[in-house]
This record gives sequence, structure tokens and C-alpha cells, in this order.
Amino acid sequence: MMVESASETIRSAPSGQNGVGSLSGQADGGGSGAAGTASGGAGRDAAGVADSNGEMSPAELLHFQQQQALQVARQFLLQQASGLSSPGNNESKQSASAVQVPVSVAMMSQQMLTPQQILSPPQLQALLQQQQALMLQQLQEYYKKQQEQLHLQLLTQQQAGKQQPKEALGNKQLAFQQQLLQMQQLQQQHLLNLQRQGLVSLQPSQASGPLQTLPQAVCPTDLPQLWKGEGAPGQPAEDSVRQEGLDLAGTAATATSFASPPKVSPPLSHHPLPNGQPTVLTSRRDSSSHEETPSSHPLYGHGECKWPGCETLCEDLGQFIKHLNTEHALDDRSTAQCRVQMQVVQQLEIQLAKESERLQAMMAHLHMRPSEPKPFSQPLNPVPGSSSFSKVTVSADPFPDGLVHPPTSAAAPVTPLRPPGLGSASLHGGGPARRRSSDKFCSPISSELAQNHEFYKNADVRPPFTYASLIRQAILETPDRQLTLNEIYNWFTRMFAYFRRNTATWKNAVRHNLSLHKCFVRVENVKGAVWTVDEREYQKRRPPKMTGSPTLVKNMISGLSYGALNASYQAALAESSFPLLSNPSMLNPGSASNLLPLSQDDTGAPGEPLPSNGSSSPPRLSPPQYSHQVQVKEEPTEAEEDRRPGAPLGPPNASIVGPPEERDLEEELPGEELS
DNA sequence: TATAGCTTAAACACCC
DNA sequence: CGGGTGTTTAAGCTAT
Repeated sequence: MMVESASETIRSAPSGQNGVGSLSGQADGGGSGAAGTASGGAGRDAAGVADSNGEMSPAELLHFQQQQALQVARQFLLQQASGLSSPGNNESKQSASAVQVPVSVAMMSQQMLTPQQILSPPQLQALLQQQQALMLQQLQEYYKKQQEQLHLQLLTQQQAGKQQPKEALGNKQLAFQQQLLQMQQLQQQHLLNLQRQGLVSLQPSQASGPLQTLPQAVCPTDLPQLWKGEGAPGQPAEDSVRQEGLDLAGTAATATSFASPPKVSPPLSHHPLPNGQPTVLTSRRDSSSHEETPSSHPLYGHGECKWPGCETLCEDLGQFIKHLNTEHALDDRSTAQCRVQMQVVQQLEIQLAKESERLQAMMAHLHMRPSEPKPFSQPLNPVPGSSSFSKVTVSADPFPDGLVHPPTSAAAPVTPLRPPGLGSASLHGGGPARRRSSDKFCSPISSELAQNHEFYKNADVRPPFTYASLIRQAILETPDRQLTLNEIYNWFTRMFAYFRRNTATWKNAVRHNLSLHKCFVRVENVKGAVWTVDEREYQKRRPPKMTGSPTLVKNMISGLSYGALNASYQAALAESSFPLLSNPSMLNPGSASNLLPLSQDDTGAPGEPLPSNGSSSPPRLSPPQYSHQVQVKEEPTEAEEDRRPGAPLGPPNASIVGPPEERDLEEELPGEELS
């Protein structure tokens, strides 16, 4: 799933209003292309080797095998990525499964695209790091093994070479070949698995409900066509297929029937998904190898055939098998479909490669050592449990910013990009949370928004914040900390693609929230009424609960650059929702207060908290400072504004520190009266 | 299990 | 009258 979302991200790129998006889109092509090619190349190489096996020198062999190993390793990596990400039974509990997959289909679909449970970018980062480290480790191990093996073989070969004539050597090489073939098979299996992964995630059945989700998830534009035009993949398709270096027919055959060649189980560990649905990876492979599990089939689930575009209902596995053999036998159609699936996989691979690259760069930029497993207390253990992580990981790319280029136009539904955050709960509890966790403890909405501004702006993903926190953010982002209802609406639509539709719903919710929460104070203005935020009330609303997730905190600590950490951590401590803390104007009132550059639109990120105060001066972000910004434009209202003349100016950095408490109290009186 | 918070839906009032 | 704005109430979910 995750993968899909990722890929789709790219696809939609063109529209990207900010270079970012478009960049990613195009860039991908290049970078990814390389990746895809690489794998394909391996396949070809293998073939080549086989052909000329007799003449290969040990050195060449070594080199070749290394490449093979790398290849396989890469596949493995990819597989892992996708495998991990695959949300077990996404079909059933959509809302539930959505939890860990931000932009998962589940999420996007149904009831409401609620990105429930969204991890904040920092969390994601941490998760990603961990996952990456894990994969790297596995890769390294695997690679090592391969090398050792090679060395051994080479040694043997050399010795043999000395003592024996060429023929012997030839035999050895044959053995090598066999090994290579095995590896090839392995590779194919991996690819297949990947494909299936794709199948599973792409299966129309899931998309049936909220169509937009799946197809687009993978590649909004291409995929649908791919599926439809199954039989006639254009040039590019053919090319890519060839690149894969796979024997399509063979692939198709394997995919369709159980009659699969002896499989060599790779030394890789798969991650069984905890949830019901068998992981394609595992089940498929396992079942085909020995214990052909009679009770399940990767292409069969929830009573229906999951062959792409099929959805045929089958009462039991037996019936399904029958169906599979009749409807999806090895024929042109199936082959074509397979090809398409391969394309899908390829796209995903490309996306993965690209995203990985991006991640590296980002991490590097953030001073995080990419492959450093550190972040997490209990790093890598290719254990099954890790699956949960994987989910997160893959979809990962916590920083969607750049990727977004979506169909944002109001009408267009969706773009399931990966949302920037994941539910914090997914980290520990993992439950299907529906909460907009962000404003709870860790990520201050403003920073989250700042970081993912572009993402939310373009992706039709519901932001992981409560209406209250969003409204507050909207208000606080303005220089005078006040907005009319309509302006609030505008902010919502401007900042979130998600709110460009279903207006009736969320607008009502906004109004409801404004009225419901004491923290929102309505102030009569000359022009009409404006809404302000009573920080004190807002803070009161929910007591700081850092207790909630020690893990989170930890992640934050490890995942953020020191400065950022400092800021966020303090913020968190301050009270879950640091109001202005993140707001530039508050922190750097001197310059920012009036400028409040970004706030409105383009600039993007609303308040960017981290950097500003980060390292320099963690001005004792006394939480309370926020409250007084409220200044009614026309100020017909007395007390409020008068009280804090300094407000707009913003407590000049240092001065800010001032005793917040008092202010708070003051506000209270007037504010409430007004309303 | 109880409680609290959030979201959604909807009814109603008021004003322009 | 219709639409926008506000207020309330109720129900369903989820997390604690």
C-alpha cells in the first residue's frame, strides 16, 4: 500500500505548483529508471553468463555473482519494503488498517479520508531510519554471505584449477551457473512477490468502493490505463518489461498456476504480517515451495479472486483454484496482465528508489546519519514484528513536501500521497486510532503544517489535526490573530486540498467547533464578527500529556536535529499544543510579527518553529505567551486589546519571556465578555 | 466499563 | 425567501 501511495505521488506530479512537486515527478523518471534498469540488467547479465559460462574467469564470476547478490539483495529490499507496507487485511477494517498507513487506501476510502493516526514527520523519520537500518543490515548480511560463499567457491575453484584440467574447472563453473540460475529464480520470485504485492494492493475489489484510491495510489495516470490496455502495452511497456530481464511467459505461468519450479528459499527473512491476510510474500512463496497451503492463496482473499480486475467470487479455495486455472491460465491475457503488473511493480520500484534517495538527502540535510539505526532503542531485528514498522516505513517518506503534485483541483478527488504523519498510536498502541494525534503531544500543528504544507495543500488527505487545532492555527497565523468565519473557511481550503470538497460537512464542523470550544472567542468587529483564540482556554482544553507515548518522545529526540528537538520537545512539554510557539511572529516578533510572511498562501509553511528558535535561543518558550495576540482589528472591544498593547509587536524575543500567567488571566475576562 | 474528546449531522435562530 | 452565521443537541467512535 504504502508503496502505491508513494508512487502515485509521483505520477501526479505535473501539476505541482511548487517546483518541488514537479521536480520529484521528473526526477523520478531518471533516478528510478536507473534503479529499474539495474534490476533488469542483472537478469540479462545472468543470462549472458549462462551462455558463455565456460569462458568465465573466476574474477568475472566473482564480479558477476556479486552483482547478482546485489541484485537479489535489492530485490529483497524492495520486497521487504512492499511486504512490510502491505497492510494485512486492508479490506476488512478500513478505518482500522488505515492507522499505520497514512495514505493507505483504507484511509482514503470510505467514510472519510481520515488520516487517523498519523505520525508526525519526525516520527516517520525515525521509523524510516529504523526500517532502513534494518534493511541495510539484512542486505549487508546477505551480501556478506554471498561473498563468503563466492570466496569459498573461488578458492575451491582455483585449487581445482591447479590440480585439474579445464574440464574440472568447467564443472565448477557449471555449478556456479546453477547457483546463478538459482539466484535468478530467486530474483524472479522476488519480482513475482512484488508483483503480487502489487496485485494485492491494486486489486480492484478494494478500490471498488472509493475508486479513486487504488489505481491512483499507484500511479494515478498510468495504471488505470495500464490495466485497461492490458493487452497492448505500448512501447514503453515492452521496454520496461524487457528491462526487467524476466521471462514474461514464465512469470505469468508461475503467477497463475501453482506449478512452480523448485524454489530456493532465499536466505532472507520475510516479514509475516500480523494481520490475517497472508502476506503475499510469504504465503506465496511458502505455499509454492512445499506446503502448498490449501487454506490460502495470495490471489484469493475475502471470498474473491484478487487477480487484477477480476473480483470473481469464489466460495472456497477449491473453487478459486478452479477459477484461477480456467480464467487466469497462462494465456495472452494473463500474460499481458502480468506484464502490467510488472509495470506497476517497476513503477513502485522506481518510486522507492527515488524516495529512498530523497530520504537520504533529507536525512543528510537534517544531520541524521542515514543508515544509522540508532534512533531506536531496539534496532534491527528482522523479526516478524517489524512488519508494523515496515508499513510505516515504506509509505514513509515523511516529507512529502516535495512530492506533491496532485490533482489538487478541487474537483479531482484524490491523491493519496503519503501523508506526512502517521498516527502516533501506531507506534505503540497500534490500534486503529482515529485521533488526530498531532495536536496532542508531539508535533505542534504549526510545525507539522510547516513541514508538510505543500503536501496538505495538494494532497487530498485529511490533515491529522482536530478542527479546533486547525482553526486555532488559522487564526494564529494571521498577524492580528483574528479571522472571520469566512476567512477561516478560506484558510482551510487554501491550506488543505482535503477541505476543498465536502464543504458542507467541514464547514459545519468548523462552526460547530467555534461555538463549542471556549477557546474560540467571537469578537464583534466593525465589519462583523471575527474569531480569536483564547490560548489559555485552549491550553486548558487538554492537559499536556507527554505520558502518552514515551516512545514518541524518544523518537522525536532521536529523530530530530538537536535544535528542532529542543524546540519541539520543549513545546511538547509546554503543553501539547504550542500555539505561537511555532509561530514566527511570536518568536521573532521583531521581524516576523508584522510580516508574517507566509501565513497567507504561497510561501507555504505557516509558522516554522523549529528553525527559528531551534538552536539559537530557546527562549524559554513559556507557553503562556501566546495568548495575548488577539487583537481585534477594529477593536471596538475594549479591554482585550488595550490590555496588551505589546501583543502585536509581539514580545520581542527576549522580552517575551514575560510572565505569561498574568496575561492569561487578563484575557479571560474581556474575551469572554465579548462573546 | 465509564468517561472524555472529536467528528458529523441536523435543527433552529438570527441577520442581511 | 435564501444564504451565511451561530448555537445546540445528539449520536457514533476512539482513546484513556
